[in-house]
Amino acid sequence: MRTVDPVRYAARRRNIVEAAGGCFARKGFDRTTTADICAAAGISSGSLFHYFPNKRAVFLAIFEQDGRDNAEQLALAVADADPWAGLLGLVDHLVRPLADPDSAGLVVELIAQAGRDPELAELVVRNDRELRAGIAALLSRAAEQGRIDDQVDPAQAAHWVLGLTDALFSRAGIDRDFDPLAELPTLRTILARYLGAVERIG
Amino acid sequence: MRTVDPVRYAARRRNIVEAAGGCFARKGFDRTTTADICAAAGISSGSLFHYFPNKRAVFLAIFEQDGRDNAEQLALAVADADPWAGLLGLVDHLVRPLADPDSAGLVVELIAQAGRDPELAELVVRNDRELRAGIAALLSRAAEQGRIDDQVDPAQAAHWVLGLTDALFSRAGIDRDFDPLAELPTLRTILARYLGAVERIG
DNA sequence: GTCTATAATAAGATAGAC
DNA sequence: GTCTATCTTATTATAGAC
Repeated sequence: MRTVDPVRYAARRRNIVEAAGGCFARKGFDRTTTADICAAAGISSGSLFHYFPNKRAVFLAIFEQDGRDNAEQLALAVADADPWAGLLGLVDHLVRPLADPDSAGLVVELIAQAGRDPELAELVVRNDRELRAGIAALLSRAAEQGRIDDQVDPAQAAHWVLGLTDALFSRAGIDRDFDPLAELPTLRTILARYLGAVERIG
Repeated sequence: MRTVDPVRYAARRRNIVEAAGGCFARKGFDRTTTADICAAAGISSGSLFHYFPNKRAVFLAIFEQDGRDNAEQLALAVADADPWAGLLGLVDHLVRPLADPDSAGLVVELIAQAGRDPELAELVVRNDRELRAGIAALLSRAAEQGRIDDQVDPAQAAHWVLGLTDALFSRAGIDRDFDPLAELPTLRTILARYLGAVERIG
């Protein structure tokens, strides 16, 4: 007779992951103690280590969920009949976390940690590579349809599409007066002018 | 009779700061131990704390030097008779650290730490604000001379000039196969197209 | 001014009761 | 499955000899 309710188990886990996300965003991975996470999640140390083998696993769990979300949104964008609309929709999705003021800090922390943790780096690079492949495919289709300048290399431009979204996270992380979502129209303008998107010209 | 040679003292300090920079870039601030710094600089714990009051002061010292370099290069750029050339020269200077593979990691670490350390944040924000003010002035002059689109808001565009350089650091931090300096010409192209720089059109 | 030795503290993870 | 209590280890910073 099993007493484990998998739904309850998953909910408890998610609760821990969310509480930990806030801690990591505010204090960083290394300065967040397991005691901080326990306090935020309203559980004891013993319980935390019942759900996760160590602190790092809690951090990883945040971005595993994120990777699944991204893959889903990427598939939607690539399936869009209009590749340019698909691209803009994807960009919107990628910058959405910026609505939460903690998120810029969490992304900066992710990149910082990924620089020293090969497993985390693998997670980040895989996600990045998938996004770039999808974006490059969208750009190729847009070029075929004459919607953007066909002189632009899709693979290289995909780097810059993500680079521009990175810039929003970075600027938001540096300057608390910078409103990243208010800059989204400008991001679209830069993208359109860089890629020679047809909307601008005619 | 003073036995302290200020030149020797400054050299020893700089040696520690440089050794520490490498450690911080590779392991991050929190995972770098004072013992790591001592080993890298070839000194003992007692000596380290003779030159710096604590670990954080070593980290700060790196970026104080950096801030002075930036201010100097900014003055040069603003003094340039050709504002567009001044801007491009400044951008070149800002991305120069990317020639050293450690530097992307160090910048990411700086931004991550600045999110939790008000004094460090103040240093970063002040430097950022000065750069943006200088860049906005260059853009205004370029617009007056008809070198760029005068519909672009200089203060806002200054954010994006720095955002594009941020993007190079961020991409280099995420993907070790990404060669940031090879992307510098593309950065200039994006900038020129975004700002409607005249070179492109005629 | 540089060293060795160590004090003081904090943190991750575990044991074992309930 | 959750808790309290605690073990173990690591780290910053200082004391004091040379």
